[in-house]
Amino acid sequence: MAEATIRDVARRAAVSVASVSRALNAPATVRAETRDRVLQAVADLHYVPHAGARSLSIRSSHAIGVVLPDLHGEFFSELVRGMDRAAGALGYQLLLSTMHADADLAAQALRAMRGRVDGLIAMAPQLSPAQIAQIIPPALPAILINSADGAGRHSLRVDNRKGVDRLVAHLAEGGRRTIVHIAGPQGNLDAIERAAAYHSASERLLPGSQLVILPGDFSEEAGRDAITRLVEQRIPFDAVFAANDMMALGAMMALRERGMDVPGDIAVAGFDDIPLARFLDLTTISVAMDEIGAQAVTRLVAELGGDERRRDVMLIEPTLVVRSSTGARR
Amino acid sequence: MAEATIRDVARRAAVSVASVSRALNAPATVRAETRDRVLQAVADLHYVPHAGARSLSIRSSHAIGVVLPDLHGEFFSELVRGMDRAAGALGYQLLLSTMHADADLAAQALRAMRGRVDGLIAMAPQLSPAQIAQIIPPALPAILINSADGAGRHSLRVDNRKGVDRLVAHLAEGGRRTIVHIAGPQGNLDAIERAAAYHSASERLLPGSQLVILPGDFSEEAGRDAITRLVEQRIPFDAVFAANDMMALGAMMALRERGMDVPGDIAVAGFDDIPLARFLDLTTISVAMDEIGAQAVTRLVAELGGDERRRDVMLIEPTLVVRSSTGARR
DNA sequence: ATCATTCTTGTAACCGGTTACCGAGCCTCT
DNA sequence: AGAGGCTCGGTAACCGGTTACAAGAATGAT
Repeated sequence: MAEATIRDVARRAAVSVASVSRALNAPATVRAETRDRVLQAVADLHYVPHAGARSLSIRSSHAIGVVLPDLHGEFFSELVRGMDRAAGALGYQLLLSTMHADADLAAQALRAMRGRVDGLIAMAPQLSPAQIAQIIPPALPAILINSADGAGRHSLRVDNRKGVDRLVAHLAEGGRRTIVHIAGPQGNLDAIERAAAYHSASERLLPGSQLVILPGDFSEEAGRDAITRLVEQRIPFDAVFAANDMMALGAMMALRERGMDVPGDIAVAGFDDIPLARFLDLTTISVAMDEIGAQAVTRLVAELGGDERRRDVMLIEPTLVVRSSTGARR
Repeated sequence: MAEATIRDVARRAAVSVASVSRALNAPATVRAETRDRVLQAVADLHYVPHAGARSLSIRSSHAIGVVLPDLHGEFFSELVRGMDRAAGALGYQLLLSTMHADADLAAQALRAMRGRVDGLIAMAPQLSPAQIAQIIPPALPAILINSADGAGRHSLRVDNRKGVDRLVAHLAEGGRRTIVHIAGPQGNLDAIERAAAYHSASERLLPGSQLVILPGDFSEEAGRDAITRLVEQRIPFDAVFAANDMMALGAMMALRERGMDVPGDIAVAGFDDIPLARFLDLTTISVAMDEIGAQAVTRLVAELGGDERRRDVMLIEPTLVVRSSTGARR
């Protein structure tokens, strides 16, 4: 037995399909008695409108495409949770697709969304503005998260600079003089911004101190490697700022394994405030991912609702979370 | 300028819409020259087929609805990652919706999926079989994850019993004699199964030992509270098995704060193997969530593809991960 | 009672695809 | 030359809704 359609309902209620449609979508426009007959038929047949057909007809799906990179744990779930919360409240659905590194596959995933979604939320910290502009259909309303801007799109970004400024200030106040930075993967926008912010904040707040930037890839292993390299090259330092928490934790463990005290000898700080950071007492910069997700949806829906498209970048301020890994030096 | 439709393409290529459709979906059925003309027009107009219209026509959306509870971090993301991987490989899309506790809202979310998805993957450890049967349209192919079975649905479940058996055996081998259990929320299927498995494994492997089950709700706080209660009531024990890792960690910290040594005095173990567990060296039971997600999608697609519906329950075996929190006793 | 106005409803076109069916053109065989 | 078989491509119905338009019914005004 196939699902009931609007025509089945119309037949059973002995009215036209138009009346059924009206009874359901604009109850005020039909006579009470007609409405009741329709609703009764709907109940009898367990009729549920076919969302696909409806959106074809009204040219709007009330769905939002979400394209995310291969994010890790908490990050991903918080972001999606925030989106889901906002989407649910606004009556929108989320069509999710994670974007694999390959730009072709990404384009493919996007094509599959044509005609299914009213707008797009994309996070692509590894794509250039040009690539983004090329992949996202120009006619499709979209909001970018933490992506290179340009592409004339509205976007939401973490204010990396502000976060790093606060962190460096905190380290400097704690008496640290030589902060080394473990960077994130090349080409990653956040990584680039954090490194740049480290650079300028250090110069400003610790004039004359040596700047050291070590390569990394956001993995715990990279954090350990960075420490190995620093020690082998006998580079002096009293603080480590890693571009994300996992590397900071790797660095922290490597330091302790080598007998150095954190924070006694070396202060360590990361970025992201993953749940682990709290447990391992790592000072870090916290970003409310769920807020970002919710904001993205809210803004996109506003844009869909007719708000003329705003092509500005909205910066989300992160907060500094001080824990014992940047405590008193010895 | 609106997006190009198939009729625009047909006009430009000077063929009928039927030929355009054929050229794109069954290239072998049109003459090479026609096909080339069509493809050229497609390229010229940047035509992308309207997925919504297509699925209405072929009565299949190649999309899967995913309904999940408010899961935490790693859990959620791993599950979704696995689904996404499998879905991508099979050419399906995921329509995601998290289900809030309220059953009415859940039903609402499901109605919104009618006509948008070919099948459903639902995880609802807090709903009864009856509720599930009531909410999910009987005609819709569905796979349940960690849900009470019955409802005659195909389902995937973590083999809680096997995991707990292995853990209790490990604790017994380590010389522990009195294991207390901190349970999960009432009504939660996993929590119930784990408690039951704890019960039977303890009786079998540690005959005569006292069984103690403390209430909990999967939160770190609940783990701490349980320890407080045990100490206040002067209940003797030498091992704690919590129904999930967060509670185990809470218990572990509470124990240490009270000056008890883990594992010297008390062994502590959890369930789930969240990333924190590795860092805090917690023995636990690991479940490959991504595998479950991928399996769920794969099976659902098989069912959609005509495999007659199998209404059995597939148990996923978890593995015991031994770390130092259950090391040698003193 | 008549006419204008407002309500209510049905008919049919449309959203953007797919596909059953049919006819035209071409080849081959008798 | 005519019949039969293939291949190719167009026409039009259909998927399940929405809605412009028009017509009929009901209401109010005069």
